Amino acid sequence: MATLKEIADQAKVSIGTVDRVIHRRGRVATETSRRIQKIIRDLDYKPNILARSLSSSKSYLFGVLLPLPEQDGFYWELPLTGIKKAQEELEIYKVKINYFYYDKYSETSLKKAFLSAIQHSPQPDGLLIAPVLSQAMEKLIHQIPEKLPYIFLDSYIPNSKCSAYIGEDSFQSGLLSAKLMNMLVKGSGTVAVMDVLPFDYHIQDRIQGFQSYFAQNGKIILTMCQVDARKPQSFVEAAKKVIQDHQNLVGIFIPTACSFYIAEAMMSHGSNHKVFIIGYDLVKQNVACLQKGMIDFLISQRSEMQGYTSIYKLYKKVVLKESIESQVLMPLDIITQENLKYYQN
Amino acid sequence: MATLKEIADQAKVSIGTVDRVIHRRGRVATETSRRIQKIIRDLDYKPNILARSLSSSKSYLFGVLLPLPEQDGFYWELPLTGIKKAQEELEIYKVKINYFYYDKYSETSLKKAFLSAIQHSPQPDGLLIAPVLSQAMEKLIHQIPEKLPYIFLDSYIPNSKCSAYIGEDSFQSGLLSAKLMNMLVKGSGTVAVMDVLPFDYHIQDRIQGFQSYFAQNGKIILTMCQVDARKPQSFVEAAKKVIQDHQNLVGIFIPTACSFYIAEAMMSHGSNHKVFIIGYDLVKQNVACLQKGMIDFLISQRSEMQGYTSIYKLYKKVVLKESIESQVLMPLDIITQENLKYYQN
DNA sequence: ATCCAAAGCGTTATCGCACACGCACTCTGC
DNA sequence: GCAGAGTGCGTGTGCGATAACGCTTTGGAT
Repeated sequence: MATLKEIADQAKVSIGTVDRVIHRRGRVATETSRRIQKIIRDLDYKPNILARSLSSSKSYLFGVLLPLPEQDGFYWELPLTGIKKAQEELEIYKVKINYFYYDKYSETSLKKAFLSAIQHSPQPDGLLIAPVLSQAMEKLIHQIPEKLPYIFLDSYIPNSKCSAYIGEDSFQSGLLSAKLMNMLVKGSGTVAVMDVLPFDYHIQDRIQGFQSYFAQNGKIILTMCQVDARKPQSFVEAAKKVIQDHQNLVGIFIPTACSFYIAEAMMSHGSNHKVFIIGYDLVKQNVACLQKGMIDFLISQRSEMQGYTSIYKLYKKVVLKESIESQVLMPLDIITQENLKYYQN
Repeated sequence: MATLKEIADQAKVSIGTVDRVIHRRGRVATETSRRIQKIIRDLDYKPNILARSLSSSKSYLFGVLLPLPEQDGFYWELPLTGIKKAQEELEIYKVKINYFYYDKYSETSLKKAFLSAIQHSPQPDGLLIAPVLSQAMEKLIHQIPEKLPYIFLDSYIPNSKCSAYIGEDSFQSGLLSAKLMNMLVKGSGTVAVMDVLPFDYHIQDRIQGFQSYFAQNGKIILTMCQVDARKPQSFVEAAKKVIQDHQNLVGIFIPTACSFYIAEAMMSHGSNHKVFIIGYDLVKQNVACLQKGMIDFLISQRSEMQGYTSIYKLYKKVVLKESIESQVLMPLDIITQENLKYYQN
């Protein structure tokens, strides 16, 4: 590992000069600069991060814009846990994080949180955004200063200038769910698909993935139901209705973390034969339902790791100034009673 | 974050004295020592790792004892990848790694590698061992010096003084496979279980897990076959035989990374109806079979992450001198065509 | 001829920690 | 009473990088 001093010695200049070349702080003759740059390349110099952050007085600030943690059945606690873990680890590198939460059912709330985030003083050096209210977010996104990098978590806005998207491939996760459902119900019968309102691109992609699997394969009949994530009662009613309307109901697919509402409704108003349920995300209530056999499969998108990874990517881009992949797709974990415990915490 | 200097100031001593207290290097009056220790606790002092490893000239050496990477269908390349990734990240902390590979079918080879590892000069500060040849390893393990911590990877030796085991819950993974198999074959027919030789506790646990599931549930008939991991031909013969002997063969369970041998044999000498195959681990050939639909499920034990985690745990114990959990069980990932790509690399 | 700004470069304090060294003082044994 | 060992403590240097600061040397304006 070459050090600044070695480079300086070899180029017969002082450390200060080498440092100025590296940081493009000017005040170095073009010729000298070129000579030093060559040596840097030749020796494959990599700055020592330890020494750098020990020495540097610079600290970094990231803004995190998330829905209220308790929304979506406390789903947002999961990425938040990952974010906080990364924050702890990066504390010694002088990375700080400000949190801004919004009500995902209120455009006003989003707007307010968004503005607080970008107008915060001191200015943040990077943003992490979960653009759940995608349409509302779309209108705001251009207000982000040119030089302020931002990363999308969980879902994203097409055609934005984000530095990266960390999340799942929603369509594919729907497809995966469909395959599992097909296995569970042994290839025939009616399967209900819960279209969870309010509208969300993310959810729609999952549903489309699910549908597209059955478009090719088979004898399964799909029926769509609408439920409202804000009204637990709507899940109960939907469950009741779909059982009444379809005697040969064999499965239900719920493409959000609200799966447990349906599972619980099925317990109390359930049909007399087994109806398989596939849901999403390892929120507490879903986990409980899975353990009791009320849910058969949960698809998990490594929510914690999404948060953790996002912060690390920001760190990599902003602090280390390295380039990052424009997209990181998390594995789609298939969770059952048998492997659940290894995914918790 | 308190620093040495702050503690020194508050205790009205010099940094050197505080340092001697922290490192128990003596030459400090009991009274002074107590006073300083109290302040350390009060201020919740945590040494700055950056400064520490920048300053310290001490370097650390870990020994890694693994089967030859190409064995078990190149399985051992997977944890090795994770180990090397951790190695890169820890290089700045002056962590070095020596590798010792052994032929998992030769006790002599293991012995030789083992001795090279523990007698290496300079002495290693920690060992990472994959004790695949468990019985042979059991005889050697007591030769590890009292003060040399070691961690088991992949499998372990019961009643040893290892600092930790990083791997999977083998029994549970068998159970999980059985559940999936049961789903695939729709609850009836004959399922073949490949007992892969030579003997290995790990594999036996998976088989027992698999069997125990069907002991309670159902109409599935299990039949055992023996194959020899060293002889690909034995897989072909076993496949042929099991098809002949069982007209209603519906599934095959192979509890090792050699799954692809069976899958390939089934392609060429296969039955005329679908036989579902569940195998283990994301080695190249298995991945290829999964993609082609020749294998239906692969169970993956996060092999890369096992390697990565192991080295980090050693680092945590040896370098940071923190305590570590005695057991880290990796998630049992269920891999299908639909989610495969998110698990690769 | 004088002055001054800017260019080009070197020097140095600092970050927090580790550790060798050295000074002053106490205790022990002969 | 004095050498030598041991105790209790402070000082100083180095790890590698950062960045403020200051010192020369130019060249152009006055």
